[in-house]
Amino acid sequence: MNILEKIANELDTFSKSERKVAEVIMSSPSTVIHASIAALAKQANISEPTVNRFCRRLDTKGYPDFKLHLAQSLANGTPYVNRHVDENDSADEYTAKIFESTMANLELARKSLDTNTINRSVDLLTQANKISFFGLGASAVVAHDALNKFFRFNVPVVYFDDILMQRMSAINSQQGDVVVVISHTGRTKSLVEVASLAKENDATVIGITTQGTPLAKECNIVLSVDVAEDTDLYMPMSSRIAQLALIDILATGFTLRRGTKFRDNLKKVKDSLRSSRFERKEP
Amino acid sequence: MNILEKIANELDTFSKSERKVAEVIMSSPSTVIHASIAALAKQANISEPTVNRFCRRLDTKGYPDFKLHLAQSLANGTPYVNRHVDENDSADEYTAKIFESTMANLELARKSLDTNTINRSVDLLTQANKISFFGLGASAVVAHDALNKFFRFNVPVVYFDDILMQRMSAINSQQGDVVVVISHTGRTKSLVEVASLAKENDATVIGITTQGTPLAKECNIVLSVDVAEDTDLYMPMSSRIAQLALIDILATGFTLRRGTKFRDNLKKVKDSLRSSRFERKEP
DNA sequence: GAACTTTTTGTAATTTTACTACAAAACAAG
DNA sequence: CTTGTTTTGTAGTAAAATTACAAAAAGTTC
Repeated sequence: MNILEKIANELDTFSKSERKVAEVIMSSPSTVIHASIAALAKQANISEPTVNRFCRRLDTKGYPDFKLHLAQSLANGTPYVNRHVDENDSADEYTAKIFESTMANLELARKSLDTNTINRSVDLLTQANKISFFGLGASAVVAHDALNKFFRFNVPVVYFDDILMQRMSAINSQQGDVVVVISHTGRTKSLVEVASLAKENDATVIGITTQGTPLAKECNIVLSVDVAEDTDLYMPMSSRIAQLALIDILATGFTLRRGTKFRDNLKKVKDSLRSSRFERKEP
Repeated sequence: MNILEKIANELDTFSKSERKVAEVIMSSPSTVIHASIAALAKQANISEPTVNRFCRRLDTKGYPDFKLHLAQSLANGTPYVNRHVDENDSADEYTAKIFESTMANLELARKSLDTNTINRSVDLLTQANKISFFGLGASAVVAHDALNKFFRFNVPVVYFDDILMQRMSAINSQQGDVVVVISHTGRTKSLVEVASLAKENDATVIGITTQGTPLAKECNIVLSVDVAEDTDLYMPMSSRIAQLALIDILATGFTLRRGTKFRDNLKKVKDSLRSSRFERKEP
């Protein structure tokens, strides 16, 4: 656990002198990691043993050990954060920011994903007679990608990004079918209707959406992927990439569940593409 | 810079005894950060001053300072690495691995992207009379996504994932048009032909592909995104996500280049979607 | 508010740790 | 084998951290 956060948390359990130490540390932690116990004591206007006691209170072995923890906290203190692109950013800058934000959001998504739900979803998908992926707009891209993945498994799978086709398909669904409905906002009316139709017709509905939305209410299982609000550029960016990662996970779970011999299918599909490609010159 | 990498790099410039120290450190760095100089010297079967000299050679002030650096390296020293999914992985495990790999590859992609090329591409895109995105298979998804983004800019943009349409579109292209051809392998015959056709008809061809491939040779500009080879599951995974990040970057560059007033367009598009959505209850 | 207890803090001594200066060993070249 | 150079270690020194104890401050109780 990050020791700087810990100091901030336990600030009110400290005594007067200890708080002085805490303040000096928090005001410039990067200086402290290079300072001796004497230097820090002097800066905080307290005695050396007080610093030592302070360190022990934070479950470290002593001052050197404390410095080690502090150094580590500083090192991973600025991981990936959502950084908004600015009006005057250079190509260098906005490129860096977009990567940073994407990774920050993947980090977030990973934390928010519930593996039990994933497991159940994989269960359902492997047992499905037919799998459908529905999405609109940016989520259509995700559904499209899902089709690409699942199609390789040699299972009946369809994808529609057209409201009418989605409705028709939903109406024709039946027990044993799995319908995956993708929508980050979970508020797209026609998709919510599609989910509801599919459910009425006894299909199992898996929603890749945000918890607590109208769409989520219509689903049998909700795979929720948390990401930070999309930026002010009015475009879905990170949500989409997190959803794609989720598709990768479901597809991977699917292949693992189906066992080794099944994986030959994948190889076949891949090999079938060979003739459409220019050979790579092996060195 | 990561000090563990530094040690590995400079391994051959070390003397015999220094190498012993290096080996002990590399074999269990997490132990070393808690060890005294005496303990480390004993473990490596050399004297204390040798350890000290070793630290100085690595541009640290001495042993304690070295430990600090080491601690920091360890904190963010195991960043994201490509981890292959294993036969017997649990949902927890393969989920973690897929996120890790995705992030590792984004990290890689970020490093390999050349911002000058991005800048030039954005230039061309902003000046284009018409923009086309072509891809097949997994890359079709990326092209599809690009359409979604650029369509919002109110510029003539098309996307095809059908060979015939791609060919026809390429043949009909002319000077001032920009054709973006997407293929990770850069070896898909029909796509290479499409690129070549577009070029013959004086369109500017931007390739989102790997450097040195047949497709790359047909392009005016190559935006190359390095990612590790896709896993043994025979599915394109990371390459696709890196390409999507690139699309985000191009789209962002585009809006920035077009200036503030243009951004109203985006808002309009977003607002136009409102009526198709369930209202969010504001608290 | 005095007398006592408990907690907090500091002083001084001690121990541990890291570093320096110098000398011995190992190595290389002639 | 000798000379010069580099590498390594020994022993002493300096610095840093910790301990033990005592003084001071803060709380309690009557």
